[in-house]
Amino acid sequence: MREIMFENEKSFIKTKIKDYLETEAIDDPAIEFRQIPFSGEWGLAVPLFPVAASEARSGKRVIVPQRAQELAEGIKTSIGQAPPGFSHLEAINGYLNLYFSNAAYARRVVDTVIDAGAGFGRGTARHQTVMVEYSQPNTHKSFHVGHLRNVILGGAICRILEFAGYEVIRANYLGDIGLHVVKWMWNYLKNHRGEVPGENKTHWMNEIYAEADSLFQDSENEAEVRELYARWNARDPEIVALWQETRQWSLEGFEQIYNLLGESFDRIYFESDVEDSGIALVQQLIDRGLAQDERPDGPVFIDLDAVLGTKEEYRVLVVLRSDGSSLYATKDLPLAIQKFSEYDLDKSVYVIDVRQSLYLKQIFKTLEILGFDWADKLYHLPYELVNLPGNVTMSSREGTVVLFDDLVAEATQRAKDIVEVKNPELADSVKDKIAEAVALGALKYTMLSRDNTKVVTFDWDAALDFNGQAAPYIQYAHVRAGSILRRAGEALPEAVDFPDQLEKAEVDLIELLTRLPAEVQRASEDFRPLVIANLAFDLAKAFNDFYNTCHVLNAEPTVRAYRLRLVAAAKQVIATSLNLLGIAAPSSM
RNA sequence: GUUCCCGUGGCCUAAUGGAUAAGGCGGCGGCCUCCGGAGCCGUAAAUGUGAGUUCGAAUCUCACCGGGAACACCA
Repeated sequence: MREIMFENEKSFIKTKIKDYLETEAIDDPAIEFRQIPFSGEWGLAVPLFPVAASEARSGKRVIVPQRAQELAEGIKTSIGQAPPGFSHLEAINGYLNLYFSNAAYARRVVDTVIDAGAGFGRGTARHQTVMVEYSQPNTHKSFHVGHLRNVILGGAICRILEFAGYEVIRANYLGDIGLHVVKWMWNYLKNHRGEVPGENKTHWMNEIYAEADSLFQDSENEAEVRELYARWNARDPEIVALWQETRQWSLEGFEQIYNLLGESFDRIYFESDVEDSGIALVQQLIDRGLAQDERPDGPVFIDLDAVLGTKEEYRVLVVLRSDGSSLYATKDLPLAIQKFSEYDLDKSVYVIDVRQSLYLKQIFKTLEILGFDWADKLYHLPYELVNLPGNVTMSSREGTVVLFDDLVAEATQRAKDIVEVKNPELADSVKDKIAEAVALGALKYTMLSRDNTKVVTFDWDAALDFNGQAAPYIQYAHVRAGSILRRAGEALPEAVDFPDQLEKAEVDLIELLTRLPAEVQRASEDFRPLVIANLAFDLAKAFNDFYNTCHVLNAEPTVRAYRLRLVAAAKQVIATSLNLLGIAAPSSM
């Protein structure tokens, strides 16, 4: 917003600075605007270090920091009186600081936010389409905390991209075929025939899978599973029908989870849909001499390093097993092609954990070699794993996974207990809704408030801690703001002037409101929801500070009026930033 | 062996190459005649090591140390 709102002032200042520097025989100086770090007043900072440094480089004997300060002072003197819209100037530490007139700035910010409402911070339409593929669960299996990071990250990325001005297509790619599915069906036929899932479908599906997995250790059982696999491969109608029915249960289970998380998809792809086209594509690769076929003694593979003349960089990509059955690579190649044939994409993002970086690099490179001109639009967004304390990887085989529904149930129960204490008079259904908003918000914030490249160590206590830098803290600030507005018992006052003398807490809060538009852009460019997570917390903290030091309802009428507007603006920006993270902003809790 | 990621107070996490490295948790000490205490205030405590680039480095480069990951038929 600062960029949008102060272009005139900036260009005016720039001209003034250039005029002065010309008298110092400096042409075409590098002038940039930064933020003034110390809170209390708003303004623009112009560092003179780059100018002084370029003088030094051109041979002039100057000590850069001293010279920067000298230039800052010189400019200050030459400008003289503060230009319109500014209150005063300052030359310090090699910076020229230009402070805005507080009253005008504050009013401009608050009015802008209130007028724009939920649209405040939205970027202008870019007319570019981005597909984001995320979640990618396997049917017939569990949904655990590791999957959760992917969904939450992918969902937040989509919201941020949309808000930043992109057209977003949410894609999901489900692993609905393979050994794990056959194992599941084998166990079902042998030990659970006729059973149907209960309330929690994913949980039930996983129980049968986990049992199958442990029974599979027995070689006799393994032989039976292989036998069933053969029937599947021969498309035995009975098995195909069972597959369709049981897959549907999984899909319904995932739908339950996505509904709870507030996620939905525009396009769902299945592995089973791209397997045949993938095998056909492999044949083309062989025919073109790109892939080497060693069947039946070896697999079909592409020696990328040999093709590209690189060394130990792209390695070897196996595209078909020696028995002719498909692999991930068999299917990811046609899937990418299908995506671009269905949509006119400017970018295709894969939200997949960091361990698959080389694999995706190989896939993207292979598509480039095949001559698809959109290959440079493929982008892998890697994220680190969720581990258990002691850097233990979650493994369903070793029973160390934290299941999604167990986690949500525990978090919701704890939130409910607190609501019971805080708001015993609320209706039970309302309490449940609040508990869910708080619990899911806390889990989401934990995942989003660290960089994608950092390992998350899952710890029950930390995940369920509702204090400190966590979603409930932010939601609470939102509740407090809403509470003030509600108790004001009147419509929000029309735009009013702000005083020149503002409390520090007011200044800091207003300052943070202005950051949303730029932070949305930064978060979208870098695919980093963390930026928004931090802003949301900073806003909540600033609001709480304001709340404690500046009374609204019992202030004198003119103060009350502008503060009510400030509260409304703050509430709006907090809600928007929470929404971008997929976190609910309740009105009471 | 090749490549990638991560090393910031006791623990967790921030910081477009810019001013005094910012928060949270946990310690310790305070705050409910006042808009909701899931809150607020105070307090001690940190950039793995060594070079380099730069006016300026937590940030960029290189080496080393420590942790994690990937590297032909798992997904």
